[in-house]
Amino acid sequence: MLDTNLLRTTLDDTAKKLDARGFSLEKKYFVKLINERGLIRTETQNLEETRNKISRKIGQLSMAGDESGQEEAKSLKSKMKGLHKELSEIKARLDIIEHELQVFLEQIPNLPHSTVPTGNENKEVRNWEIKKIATPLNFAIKDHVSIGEDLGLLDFSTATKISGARFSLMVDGLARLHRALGQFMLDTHTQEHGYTETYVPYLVNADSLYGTGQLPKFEEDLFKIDQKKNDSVENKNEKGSQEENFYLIPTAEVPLINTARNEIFSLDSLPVKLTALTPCFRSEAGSYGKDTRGLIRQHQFEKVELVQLVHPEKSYDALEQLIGHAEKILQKLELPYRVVLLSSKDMGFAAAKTYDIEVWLPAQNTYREISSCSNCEAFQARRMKARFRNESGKTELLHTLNGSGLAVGRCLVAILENYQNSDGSVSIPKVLHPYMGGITQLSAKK
RNA sequence: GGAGAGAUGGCCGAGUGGUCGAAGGCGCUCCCCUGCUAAGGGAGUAUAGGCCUUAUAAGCUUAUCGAGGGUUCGAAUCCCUCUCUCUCCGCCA
Repeated sequence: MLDTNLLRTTLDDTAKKLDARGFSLEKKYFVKLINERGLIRTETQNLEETRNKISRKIGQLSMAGDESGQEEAKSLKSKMKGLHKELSEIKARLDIIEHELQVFLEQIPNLPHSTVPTGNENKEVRNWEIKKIATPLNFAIKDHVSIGEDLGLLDFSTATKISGARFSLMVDGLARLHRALGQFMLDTHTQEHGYTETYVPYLVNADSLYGTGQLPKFEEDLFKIDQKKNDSVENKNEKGSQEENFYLIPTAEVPLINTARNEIFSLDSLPVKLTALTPCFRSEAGSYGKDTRGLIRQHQFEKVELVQLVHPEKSYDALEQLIGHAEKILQKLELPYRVVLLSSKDMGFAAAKTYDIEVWLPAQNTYREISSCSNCEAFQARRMKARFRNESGKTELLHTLNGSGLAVGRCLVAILENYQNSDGSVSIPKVLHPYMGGITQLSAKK
């Protein structure tokens, strides 16, 4: 959510920035709402003030207990009737307008940072291709699906039987490699990059998703669990049956960032750096036909998430560090990648600036996204009232950052394809050997 | 799932219809006193808004005592619904 003060004072400029994101701001509507709210709010508060004063007077009079006082109290009470009517009417109007303003504000995306390229041309900022250049694959390259299936370690048809499309089943060495990857990433981030390992809920409430910006705009991307309470009673008590909704997390960013919701951090507790390895669930509505083959786009996948809650002045330094932490994983795995600065049209809703890391997939002869690291500035913090006490003791909104470090499933794809051998086997990257219990190569399952 | 008890400021805890945003204590901050292994005294110490102001401070003011609704001239206090926490029983990884 954007700062209403900023919107008000720099409306044209803000609208222009939003334009770069492909979002057109209804300026007139906003001005109308904000002015109307101001007037009605002042009026409401004046009425409330009058009400409170009269009430206090009545209290004093009835405490005093003398007769003329009682008379006066009576007349004051009758006077209150009209005031009440007026107040309830104006409060109803205020509720409506505040709701309209809220709805208006919560669908506006974040403003792009000044360094973000305008338009839809992403910009490569660096690449790391040592292995790609040093050891080219001089044989018929297979994609990860063929590699996995030929080895008997990857089984989509059984996964389809169990669940449906966009699910996968891995067995034996591949399942272990998958587990090893997650452990390796977590260990690296906790031991070398200073993140605190966190175990989080995979089901979250609507407030949390609102805080990070998935709701209300992107509900169709989420898996929702409707839980009817008192279902068995079957409307015996109508008031008692109430819905409680959970959503499956689309990323650990949601629970991790929401640890800060409605909190005020002390200055010396910053930065907060959290990491978690979790499954992520995405409905992938509207992505029919895209990436239908393989592990690239699944309803369920594992991801190690990195989150930082930082002082606003340090958030862009933190972003550079964060992307470095994610890159480190690929470097250790010796997987070729490049870093791309997303353009204004390509960024996510809550982000002010985003770097994607794209890993080299030889079978597709292209780079594919494996990590996305964003600085959301105060956009999420404002939605969820995540604050800290600044140098002068005042509360101020935090800046929030998140990034994948990395998507485990896609990383597995990259290893299968980049580490494949001409005989169909797959070598295990050296850093993972300690996690593989002596296995250094994936071969056909007996 | 059954039975009961609760939810108040950073923490503990008082407050059952009026001047209560809220006693007292702890903690914390600042000041003073004292000057050795400590203690004492004073002041301050929720959040988000609005008005005023060039702006800050001050001042005035609105909302918030788990959440929402209701009763009332007036609600932390009474009523209803929900959420959460705790205790006991049952069940369970």
